[in-house]
Amino acid sequence: MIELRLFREEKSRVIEGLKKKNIPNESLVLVEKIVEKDDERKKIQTDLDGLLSESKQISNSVGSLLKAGKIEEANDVKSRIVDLKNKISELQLSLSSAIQDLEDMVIQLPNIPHTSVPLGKHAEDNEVYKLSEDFMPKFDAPVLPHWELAEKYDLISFKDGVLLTGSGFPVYKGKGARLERALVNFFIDEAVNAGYLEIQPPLLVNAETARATGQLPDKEGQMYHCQIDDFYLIPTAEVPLTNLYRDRIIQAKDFPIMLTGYTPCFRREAGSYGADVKGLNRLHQFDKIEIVRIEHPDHSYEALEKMISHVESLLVKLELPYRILRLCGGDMSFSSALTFDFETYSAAQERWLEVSSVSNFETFQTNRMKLRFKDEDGKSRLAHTLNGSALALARIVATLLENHQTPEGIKIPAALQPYTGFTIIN
RNA sequence: GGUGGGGUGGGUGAGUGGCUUAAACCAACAGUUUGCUAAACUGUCGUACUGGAAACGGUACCGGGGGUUCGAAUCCCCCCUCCACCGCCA
Repeated sequence: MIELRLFREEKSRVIEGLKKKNIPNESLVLVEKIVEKDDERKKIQTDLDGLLSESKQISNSVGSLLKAGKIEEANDVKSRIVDLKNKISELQLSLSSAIQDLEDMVIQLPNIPHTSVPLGKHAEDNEVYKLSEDFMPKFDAPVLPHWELAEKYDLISFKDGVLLTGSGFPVYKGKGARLERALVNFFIDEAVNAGYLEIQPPLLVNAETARATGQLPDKEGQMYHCQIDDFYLIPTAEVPLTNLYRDRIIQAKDFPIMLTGYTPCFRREAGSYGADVKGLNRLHQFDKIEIVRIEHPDHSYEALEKMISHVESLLVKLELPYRILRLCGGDMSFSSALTFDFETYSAAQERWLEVSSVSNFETFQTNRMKLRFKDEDGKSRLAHTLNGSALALARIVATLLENHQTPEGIKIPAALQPYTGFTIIN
């Protein structure tokens, strides 16, 4: 949620930012409405506090009267207080409805993009921030897509997944399973070596947790829901990791907070179809190593740079071609202020696949989850949150198989060999 | 799942309807004293909303949510959670 104070203090920046995110014009009028509603809320609050103060005093006087034995006077006062009580409960109702109205409006607005975010509406408008073709493969013979390689070497069975659950739930077998496990361990080790604290969180979270990081209410339909217990399967480790600090006030010296976690991620992906969901391209369950940082507002963009270098180093060690995109206003997620997407080139599919997304949310998440810190003056301020995938497994497996295929088999990059225990899949 | 006992500012912990404006102690911070450390003394010491230029005020919050009452940390109901025992179990 955008901080309420920004609607007053930096209204033009808010409006410009929202325009950059291409929100519909009818939503822009919300900015004015929010300020008006907030004025209304303040007025009610003040009036209510006055009445409460009055009623408190009167109640205390009843106590004194009774003590003094003046029963009739006490009863008299009691009867006079009824009117006041009615007014109070009336105001309490309008206060809570004003607060609700206000939140309903603010929650509809996306985060304000960083000044460096390019204008644009679609994926085509994203800026190519960096292109690395050092490991772009050259093939003489025709190349196989990963789903055919997976079958050829008996690494992954999509059919068995359908048998057990349904489409989008692949079964990894033999060296395929080992490769998956090797990548998980490799990515965790790399993150831990970079200073991140390894966390193993629950895979099911309650509704409050899902709300704090913004999955609810916007993405309700994208999560699997266990209705009996009202738990949600996590769509990313970001949800439990960031929520570890929900509703906390930390000390400035505790920055930076750096967390990493490996979890399976569960996504319903309602509405996806075609080439997008072929093979490992888009799954209902996939493994991902997430990195999360909680930062001082003055240093969050430096932190973003560090996260980008970290993800980049992983792709280099895996000897994959990649590019980094700076997402345009229209393609960014709802809650992000600045996002860089990482894509690796799929040699057989001849297209780029997104394998990581690194974002700074500034105070958008911390405002909702009340994650604050004490600044130098002892005041509490909202911290900044950032997160990124480092990395998402399934598509990495897809491009590893495709890009490193040779007539002899699939070569394992040197950095990964200590983890797989083999150097080639044949 | 069953029964019983708990949940109070950073920590310990008092508080069974109105001298509570949540005591006291510890920790922390600032100052005084001091060659340094320590000690002693003094002060500060929660969060949020809100009035005010400021000084300084008001309100809410004792696990969460409802209720009773003029008045609730305190009484009643529901839920969460921790502990102990029982049952079940990798």
